[in-house]
Amino acid sequence: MSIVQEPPRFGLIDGNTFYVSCERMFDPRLHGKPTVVLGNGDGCCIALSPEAKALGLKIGTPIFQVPDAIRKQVQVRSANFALYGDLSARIVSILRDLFPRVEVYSIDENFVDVEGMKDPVAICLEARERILQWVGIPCCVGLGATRTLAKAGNKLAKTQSKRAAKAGRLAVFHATPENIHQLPVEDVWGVGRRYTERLAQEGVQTAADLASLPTDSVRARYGVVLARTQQELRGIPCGDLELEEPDRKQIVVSRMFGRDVADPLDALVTFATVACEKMRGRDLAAGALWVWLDGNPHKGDGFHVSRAVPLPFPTRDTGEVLQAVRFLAKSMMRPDQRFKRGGIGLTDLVRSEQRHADMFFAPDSRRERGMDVMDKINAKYGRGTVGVGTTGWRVGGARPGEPRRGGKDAQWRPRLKALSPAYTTRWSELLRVQ
DNA sequence: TCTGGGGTCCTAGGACCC
DNA sequence: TCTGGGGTCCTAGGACCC
Repeated sequence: MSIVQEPPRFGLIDGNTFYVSCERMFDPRLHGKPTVVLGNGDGCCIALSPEAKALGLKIGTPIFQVPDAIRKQVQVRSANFALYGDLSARIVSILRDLFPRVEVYSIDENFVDVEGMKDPVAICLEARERILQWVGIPCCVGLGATRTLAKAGNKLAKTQSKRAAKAGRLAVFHATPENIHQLPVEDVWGVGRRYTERLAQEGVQTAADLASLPTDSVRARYGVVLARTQQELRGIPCGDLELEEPDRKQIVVSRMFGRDVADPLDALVTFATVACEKMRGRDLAAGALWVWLDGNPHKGDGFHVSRAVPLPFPTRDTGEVLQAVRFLAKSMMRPDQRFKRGGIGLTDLVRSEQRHADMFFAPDSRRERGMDVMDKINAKYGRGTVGVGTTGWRVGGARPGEPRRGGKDAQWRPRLKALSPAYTTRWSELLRVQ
């Protein structure tokens, strides 16, 4: 086995239980208390504080399945992605000041370039300190010669930081091919539940076990993706930082409905409107779209229907998309059926300016300018201020005290009972200091 | 009562062409 | 009549990520 020993080239800095930390940032009463953030419609737990984990709660558990005795001990919040996204952007700007290159990997994780730095650990600790002081989010740092090792280091920093906090040590870990025997293989980036099961049958338990398998057999049995992961565990880089976010290939908006509905048209139209806004925000146009609807498997009705349609010319016009969505949805609905979930996808996305008009098809420039005006108004006064002949708007559901627009057609809307205010993104909800 | 949402990449197999 | 290799494109399904 070839092992390459290198100084760290990459760092991975991520926020500890990020959504919970964001909620705590604005509501210090939550500190030290078991805290849970719930996903859409207050359904499943999507983030847990360590205290909540200690009570036995798991990511993905529906909150209603949690026994009352435990639920009473837990502070519950509805996910507030506007708030989390805003704090995330502040963290990124701190990192850009300290590192020559930053890859925004997810809302709570950033890779940084530490190649050639004299003391990468010190710089990473400085970053951690600034983020804690200026944004209020605690972070852990992993270092490694490859991105996979940096991820591994981050995991190990997390598991060690509990003990380290007591011992006064700090939440940084430099992972090398020699010290990753401490990391269970399921915690390796790129190894999910399926691979973990199959690897266990081969006696592979740790990251080091995976690294020591013959590469050819990993390649043959698991494919190129895991073979690359294995190379990276040995310190051989298979990828660099991605500094530019690549253009999306598709944009999907889907939701579980608040209850089973017979007529999901209003929901699908709303999803499509949101998808179009997102698409225009990225200067893209859709060459095709699809729509799907699911029954309720928990009621023994687990069907799935979907239909797709290409568009004659890539469009960024909400009206045109809605027309297609209505047509497809109506062709899929049956009088006796109830739907639990639905979604729409805009696909075959191209950059708006790369569309080429031909003799028969060209964008309607007047309508397209109208779309841009609409987006500007909605950005300024809130989503749904103006729209293309539809009803209710906030996809996540009404905030407490806010009227539920859309009337009886809006039964699909999930309710949010415990949404924290949009402290940083709405003037009316700014935190007040007495 | 109530069960997350949004992405990417790879592979295998079928259809089709030369 | 019988039988070929190689290329492309598309789709569905499987695996992963946060």
